[in-house]
Amino acid sequence: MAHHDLQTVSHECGDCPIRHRAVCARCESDELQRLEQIKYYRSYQAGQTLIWSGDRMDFVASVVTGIATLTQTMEDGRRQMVGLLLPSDFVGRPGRTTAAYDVTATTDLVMCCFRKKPFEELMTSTPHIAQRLLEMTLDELDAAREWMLLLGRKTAREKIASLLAIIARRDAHLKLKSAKGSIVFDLPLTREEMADYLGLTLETVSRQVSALKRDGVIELEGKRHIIVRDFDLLLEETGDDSDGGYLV
Amino acid sequence: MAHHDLQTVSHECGDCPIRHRAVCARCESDELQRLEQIKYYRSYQAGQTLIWSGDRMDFVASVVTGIATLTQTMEDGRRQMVGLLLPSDFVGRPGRTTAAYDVTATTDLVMCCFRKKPFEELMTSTPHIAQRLLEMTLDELDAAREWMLLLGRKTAREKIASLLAIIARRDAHLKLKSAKGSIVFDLPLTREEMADYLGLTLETVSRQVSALKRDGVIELEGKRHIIVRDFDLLLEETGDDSDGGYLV
DNA sequence: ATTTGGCCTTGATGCAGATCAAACATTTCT
DNA sequence: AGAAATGTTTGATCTGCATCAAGGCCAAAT
Repeated sequence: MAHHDLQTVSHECGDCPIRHRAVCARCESDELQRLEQIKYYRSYQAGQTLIWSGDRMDFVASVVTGIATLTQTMEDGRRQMVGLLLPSDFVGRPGRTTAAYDVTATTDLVMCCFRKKPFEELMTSTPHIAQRLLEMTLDELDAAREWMLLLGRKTAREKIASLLAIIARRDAHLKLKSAKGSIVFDLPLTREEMADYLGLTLETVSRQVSALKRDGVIELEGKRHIIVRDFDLLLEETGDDSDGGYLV
Repeated sequence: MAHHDLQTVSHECGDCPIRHRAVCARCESDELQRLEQIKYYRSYQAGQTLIWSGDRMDFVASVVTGIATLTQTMEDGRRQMVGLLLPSDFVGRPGRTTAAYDVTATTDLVMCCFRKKPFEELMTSTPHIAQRLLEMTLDELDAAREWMLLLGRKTAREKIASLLAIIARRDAHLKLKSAKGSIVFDLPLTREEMADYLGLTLETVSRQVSALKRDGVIELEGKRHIIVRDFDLLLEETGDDSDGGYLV
């Protein structure tokens, strides 16, 4: 199943789809040139695990296209997903040699990689990279803390609604639509992956998705295609503050 | 109950107890001088909430002494603690105007504050501050993700054991002892605060603490004073990998 | 010295979600 | 076309933790 052939692709930073959101977002053209010299692309197939927790990590990378996950696994097999990586998200930690989590491709995936050593050197000399990385890390920390509330205090139904709302919002963002009224999107995760993200079992996920469908909050077409007629209705099910409080 | 009198203290950075761990850790003496010019101290009483979620935040700060917590609250009152702030930890987010969480002092607390505007300016001009902040934020992100595993997948007993192990370890670190063999420490949190941190009810916390005591994993003296005769025994109860895998 | 209030423990009961089990749907392989 | 693999749904039952309720401990207030 796990083919180990990695395609290598080549691109210009200029027409890179994540140019304005990734670690390189703030770079001036000279900084970008130096990054361009050390970057290389890698492709992975859906289902492939790119990095195992504990592995030596000699590169850092940005997700260009596709979706990856960060998961932690306990000795007895209990699993918790601790991050969902979308295009422009950053993988790896400058200053650390060992991976702390498994990184798995849930869809076909293209990554823009940098060998760690040169990247770290670049980071100390070009402040715009470090600046952007700090910003992105702070955002991730906020997201992780929001997820802590979900894991610790939300009901199964609220958890599902929250996940759907997040995916819907990101999808709308990618399509440059606003997350209002009627939204249609595909779930990039299996029921089991959803369960691992939400701290539930796959059976409970399945039941709660069915319940939301039965109650008219969502519609299903096949297993993965979701139709949300009224986004506000979905938001009411998340348990979050209704006053649309969006920070940023 | 909530007295609103804030004492203002004055110190030299040179003999500051968190000099080598806080955001200023990497600063050269000239950078430190500039920080010293804009800093001011504030004291808070145990139980006081320093910042309410949604408040305008016009300063950032380091915890100098004492312990504070970050908590999120849902409309119906469900609460989840999303961070425990110990001496040297940083509060606030450069580049954001509004607080995302309630910040509460659980013990008497002294903070070293910087008005946000000057601090942000200092950050762009002195790379060592931004560097250190990135490092600290990455550490916090790791901690948050470890907590996600705890919240999503651990049993009540494992949660309690994990919390005790973390507090024991930090306490040993502060006292410059190694976290091995026999350890003695005081819980800085009430049962309710522990519950808010662990995603449990206070009754379950109480029961599981009693159970660990009954099973000889810990001993209690009063409600808050904990004696761990065999730290490894406690670690076995946390559900974590036994191979003492410590990153960093 | 008694009362008050904060904090903690313990018991009885209930329920949300886990676990166990079976069958169905869809895609891929032969 | 049939078989096998993968992902999903649904049902029956179990259980860990929540909830509800009562009482204990101790320091501070009266």
